[in-house]
Amino acid sequence: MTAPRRASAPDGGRPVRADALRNRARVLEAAEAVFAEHGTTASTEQVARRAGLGVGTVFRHFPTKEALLEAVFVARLGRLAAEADALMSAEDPGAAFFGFFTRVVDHAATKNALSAALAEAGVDVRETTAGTGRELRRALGALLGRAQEAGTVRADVGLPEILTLLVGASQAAEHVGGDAEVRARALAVVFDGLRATPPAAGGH
Amino acid sequence: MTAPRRASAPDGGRPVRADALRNRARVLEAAEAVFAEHGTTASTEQVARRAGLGVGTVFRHFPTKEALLEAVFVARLGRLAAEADALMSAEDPGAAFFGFFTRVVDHAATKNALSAALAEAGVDVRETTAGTGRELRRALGALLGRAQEAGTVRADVGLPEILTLLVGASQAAEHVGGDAEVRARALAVVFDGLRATPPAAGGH
Amino acid sequence: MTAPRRASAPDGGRPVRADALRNRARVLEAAEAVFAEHGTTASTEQVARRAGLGVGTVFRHFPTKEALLEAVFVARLGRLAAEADALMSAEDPGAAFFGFFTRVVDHAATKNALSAALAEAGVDVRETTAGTGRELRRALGALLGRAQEAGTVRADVGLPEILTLLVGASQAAEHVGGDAEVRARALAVVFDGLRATPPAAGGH
Amino acid sequence: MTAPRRASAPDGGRPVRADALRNRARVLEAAEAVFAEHGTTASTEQVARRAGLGVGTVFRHFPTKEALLEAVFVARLGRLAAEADALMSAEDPGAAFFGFFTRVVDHAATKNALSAALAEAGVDVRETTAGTGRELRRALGALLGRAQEAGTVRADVGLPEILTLLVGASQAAEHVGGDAEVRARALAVVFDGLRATPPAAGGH
DNA sequence: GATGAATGAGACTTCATTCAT
DNA sequence: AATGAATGAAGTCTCATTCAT
Repeated sequence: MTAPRRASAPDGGRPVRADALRNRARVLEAAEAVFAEHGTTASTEQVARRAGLGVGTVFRHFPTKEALLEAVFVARLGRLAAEADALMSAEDPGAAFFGFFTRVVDHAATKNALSAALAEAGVDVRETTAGTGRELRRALGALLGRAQEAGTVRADVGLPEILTLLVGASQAAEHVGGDAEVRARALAVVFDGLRATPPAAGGH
Repeated sequence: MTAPRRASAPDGGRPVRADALRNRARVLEAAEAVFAEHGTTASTEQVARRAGLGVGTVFRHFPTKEALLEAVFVARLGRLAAEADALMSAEDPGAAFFGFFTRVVDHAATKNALSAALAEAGVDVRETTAGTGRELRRALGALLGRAQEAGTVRADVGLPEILTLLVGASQAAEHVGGDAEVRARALAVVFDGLRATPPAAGGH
Repeated sequence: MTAPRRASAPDGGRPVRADALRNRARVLEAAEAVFAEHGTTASTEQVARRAGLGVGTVFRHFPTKEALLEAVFVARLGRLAAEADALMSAEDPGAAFFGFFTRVVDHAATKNALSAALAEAGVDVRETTAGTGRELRRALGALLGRAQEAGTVRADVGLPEILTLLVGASQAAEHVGGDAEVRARALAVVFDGLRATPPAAGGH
Repeated sequence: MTAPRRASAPDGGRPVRADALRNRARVLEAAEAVFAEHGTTASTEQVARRAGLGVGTVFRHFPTKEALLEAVFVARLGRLAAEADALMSAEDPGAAFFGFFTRVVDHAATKNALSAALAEAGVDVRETTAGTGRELRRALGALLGRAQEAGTVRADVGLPEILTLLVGASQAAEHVGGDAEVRARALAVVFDGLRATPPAAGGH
């Protein structure tokens, strides 16, 4: 998604130099890595160094540090939305939903500032982020809907609650880090809370 | 708690000037407020201004910005531990446990950076924080134990999971902010997951 | 004037592409406009954009920003010299002289940085500017000479003083801007000072 | 005039450290010198170096480069106003007026960016400069008035024209620089234009 | 002990200039 | 020839920390 911005109309001509595109991607990748490792206060120079480029190049592609951060967020959100979309064709809706949830959280555990991105998705601070955030919410909503229809997830929770839980779980994973098993068990608790209680098995 | 460090034992001779103590407290208070409002990147000057003191004074009491942040965290953790302790004498152990959990999260929604403090408590990054972190874990553990004994909280979760959930819930509250009702419902999901399922009532 | 530098003599073989010439002119025009609007600190990119060309092209024609500025100055000076030349054939020498003076000043009030160009002309800082500066001085000198011969301008002022007055008037116009009437009255004072006092008409 | 800003009310207490005041003055002085020599685009670092202080100090006293420039302007304007005031008690009003004019221009010739300051005074761009600009205009107006009453300066010119002429003359002096004699003669022309023509000596 | 001025490293950003396409 | 992406020096400004008063 988010077609890499083309300097001029796709028809007009000049199809945006290939190396420029490559560098933009390199910057984004480096930024993700650096911000993940050192937090979002890491300097733009650090990002440039990691990308093997000059600072000027970074600023050419992202005119502001904020813009760079935003781009990192948007990229992540986009990837998540894509993953969610992919899972829509899975057999078991419940497994798909919980699997997505788990993947996100596990990912967050690798300290990737993912949670920050997610948090933004929930709040939609920036105009630019808005689109991708909406995208993710739509995809996640679909996943949730299917899992609820299938009777795996309780029907009385909405997308907002799910997003909140996802953000919380991700941030906990990112900040507490440490023990994968603890993380798994904590997540299991949340999942138990989300599961639809069987119709009380109507007694005989 | 958090015994105000005394510059020198009362025997030494220097009786620790009262105003110095008062200033230390003022700085701490100001720091909490400022960091809550503007994040931990707020400048030390800002803290000093809020405290009505000079920067020099702030640095006399906390030789480093990091030290100041740590002190803020420690203070928070101490207060939480105290609250937990107070709840130990409550009638209903389950209500006490869930009540504490709720209070913490609600607080986090308001007072920025609480979650960071909590996260540190879970991980025990700093030597200094360790003590107070332990304190909080002990108190929370006791609360949990009572609630489990009373059959309100499922027996198969341990303190680490609870801490993880608490951190996650707090950070979600802090970052998603916004809607209090959504927050409440998300928390309810977590609580449902934590509750001990009644012994299946009934099978014949 | 300002013979568009030809990359190589027409004999050499390379016939100097017409579009290159056109581009050079476009750059110059854009530079004048941009520097007039935003001062000489405007970026070369801005000039390129205004010219509808790439920065590279700008630098191909003017290897340095300084060279570009110089070219702009030279162009202005050249135009002024041409105007002065044209006025040589005017009927009334005095009106021609004062008219030229007025035109220059009025122009300066609008078109920023003219005064800078004039100042340079007076001082002949750059080698390159020298030629055109000389040109202007010659033309202005001729105008002055005629006006003095005609008895309109006092005989005891030389070209240097006139240039100084012209520069001053232009810069004042450019920097004080504002009120056209004030400008006119101030200029009138200068003109009064320049006028030859009638031979005291007098008594014998 | 312009009492050196006191950090707190003059009564309150702490009378503003003496060295701070000294440093502020040093910065101002250095700024004047540096901007005069290298133009207003000279870097703040250069100013700091000249003042023998750290950049931080410069920025502490003048939070912005613009503020620094403004302060330099204001200082100059203030000095000029003071000079004009001093000349009010001179015997010969005409000599006082023309003397002031000459002094200003001669001063400007030492490339001091004075003309820029003057130009601002005429236009009153900034709020802060406004006060001092007004001051200067008042003082100059008084000088002019006296010279007109004394019959030395023609009655039909107003303060605005005088200011314009002063700015122009200063800028010409600053930019054309060079020959002091030329400058003097050019100024003489302006003065001739300003002088009241004797009542035409009605002689019959 | 308290104060706040001084310091200078470092952050973000711009821009003249070079160079691969 | 033209283009515009890349470069990095340099500029403005902030801020943790030190130190004279």
